[in-house]
Amino acid sequence: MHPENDLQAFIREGYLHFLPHVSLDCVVFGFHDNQLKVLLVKWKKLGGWSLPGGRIKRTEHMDDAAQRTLEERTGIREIFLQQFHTFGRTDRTQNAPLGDVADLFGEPIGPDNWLADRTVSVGYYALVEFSKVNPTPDFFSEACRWWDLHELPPLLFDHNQMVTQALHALRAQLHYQPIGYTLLPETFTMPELQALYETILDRPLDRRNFQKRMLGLGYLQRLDERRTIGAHKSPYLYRFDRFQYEKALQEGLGFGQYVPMTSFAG
Amino acid sequence: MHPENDLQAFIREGYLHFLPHVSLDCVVFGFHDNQLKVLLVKWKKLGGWSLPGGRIKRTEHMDDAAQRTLEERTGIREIFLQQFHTFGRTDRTQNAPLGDVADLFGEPIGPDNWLADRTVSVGYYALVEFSKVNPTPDFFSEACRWWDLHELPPLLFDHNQMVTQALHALRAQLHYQPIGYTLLPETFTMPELQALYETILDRPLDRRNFQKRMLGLGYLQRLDERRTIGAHKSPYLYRFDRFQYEKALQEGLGFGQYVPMTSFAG
DNA sequence: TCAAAAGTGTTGGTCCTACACCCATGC
DNA sequence: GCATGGGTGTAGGACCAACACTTTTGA
Repeated sequence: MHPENDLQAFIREGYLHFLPHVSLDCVVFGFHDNQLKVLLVKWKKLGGWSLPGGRIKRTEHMDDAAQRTLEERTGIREIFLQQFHTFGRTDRTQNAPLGDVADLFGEPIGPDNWLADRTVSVGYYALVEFSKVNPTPDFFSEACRWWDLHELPPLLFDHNQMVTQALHALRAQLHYQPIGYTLLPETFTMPELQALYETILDRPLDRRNFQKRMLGLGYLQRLDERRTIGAHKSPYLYRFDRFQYEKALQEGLGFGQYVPMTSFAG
Repeated sequence: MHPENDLQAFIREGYLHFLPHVSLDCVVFGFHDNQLKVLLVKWKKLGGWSLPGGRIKRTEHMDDAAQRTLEERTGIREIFLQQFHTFGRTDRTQNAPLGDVADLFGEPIGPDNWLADRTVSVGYYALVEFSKVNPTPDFFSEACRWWDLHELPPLLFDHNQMVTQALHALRAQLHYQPIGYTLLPETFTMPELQALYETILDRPLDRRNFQKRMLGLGYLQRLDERRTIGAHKSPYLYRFDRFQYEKALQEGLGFGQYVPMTSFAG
């Protein structure tokens, strides 16, 4: 995005090409080892972790800026992205006084630098297939990696709050949209899908009710294969059937209208 | 907010006190004559109607800016406000080329003016009691008045889309929160409440099921009075019981968890 | 006395919840 | 063969949807 020689220009006069006072931050969810993961970056100078974020080019749609940012951090295109809240408190960055950093990447920066100025940030959450992600730091960060959702460190800015709200938004959406599939590989077993739901909702679900519900929605396609797992019975593989899903949507069935799906309590 | 002599200063150098590139717009809903109303302002120079909106002071929380803006347009304090979406397309203002207006309020303005610059706008919707509102134009507008939701004119910028999305957000919230009461006077009858729900959801509901549902939630207090209406049986008056509502919330009952309330279809 | 609106209860269907047994597999 | 996990069906309860008659009131 900013080749080395462009970095200092970006810090010094990036506001010519990017909108100042507005940024976006992404809560990227992945699912691995039966845990929800969140992608974080570690800042070079500030030394703390934050969500991957970015700025909006002056000629670029905001949603495209979010896609671009995430493509840079993950290597994935066409990411499932949902805007969930915009954060506009005056004190949201007091956690990490960028303006007090005398020297950012060899470039002097002060409280008057456009990057240190007050910024309203638009929060997106993203659902990605864990194994497809290739975490990549940007110029401001020395590291980029997955963290377990329940073991996040204290984050810079108001990013801990962002994660919390993103999780709430994700849970709410889960009841109305078949978003779980974007977190899984193309084929998956019913127990895997259930584990994902249990992790997101953070409570156990009943196997039988869960399966009835999922199959009842009518757009899970059972394949003829089974997955061989250790010393146990092999579960069937399923695939999300996008065609049947569109069809179900049009018939007003499935999600969209009703479908509370608050509980397959177990 | 901007006394006459301050107006030109605001246009010329308002960016010193307000954040450029960010604005907020409010979809203010009222309920009157069994119709949902939306508050609009008419621009002096552009000549078209838009949502009431505003800018964020550099020292002000964004949510406070929304409250302040609406207080200026309605005279009401402590308005029920919900942020619902942030609009960031590059073409969202091409509808109304502010920068092409050679002269705005006696002050020359060009494409380089901060007000004409690209702006991301945070959308809020507000629910107010119709009769308490005193519509008040600001310096940019020559009129401020209610419009019937179903008879809105083509609006400036992307504001028609904002209204549509606000309405969707309102409908979704209606299923989970007792927001109807903020649109009604303190006391109201069951048929009035039902009319409000029918208007928001845009479909008829069954009286008996509706009443059962509303009373079942447990925080509607029936008063000993009835309202005398024309040549018909007098309906009871009700009041929203905030205390019982809080209690119901804590017990996990009522809204919050389940309560789909998608249909009392009639 | 009539028209228009409000108050009220019951029944059937659907969906959610709870729960138990058999099957497959590798050690 | 046994431990572990996967596959499946049924019965009870809660909630939603459908529906009809009586009461009140002013014209």
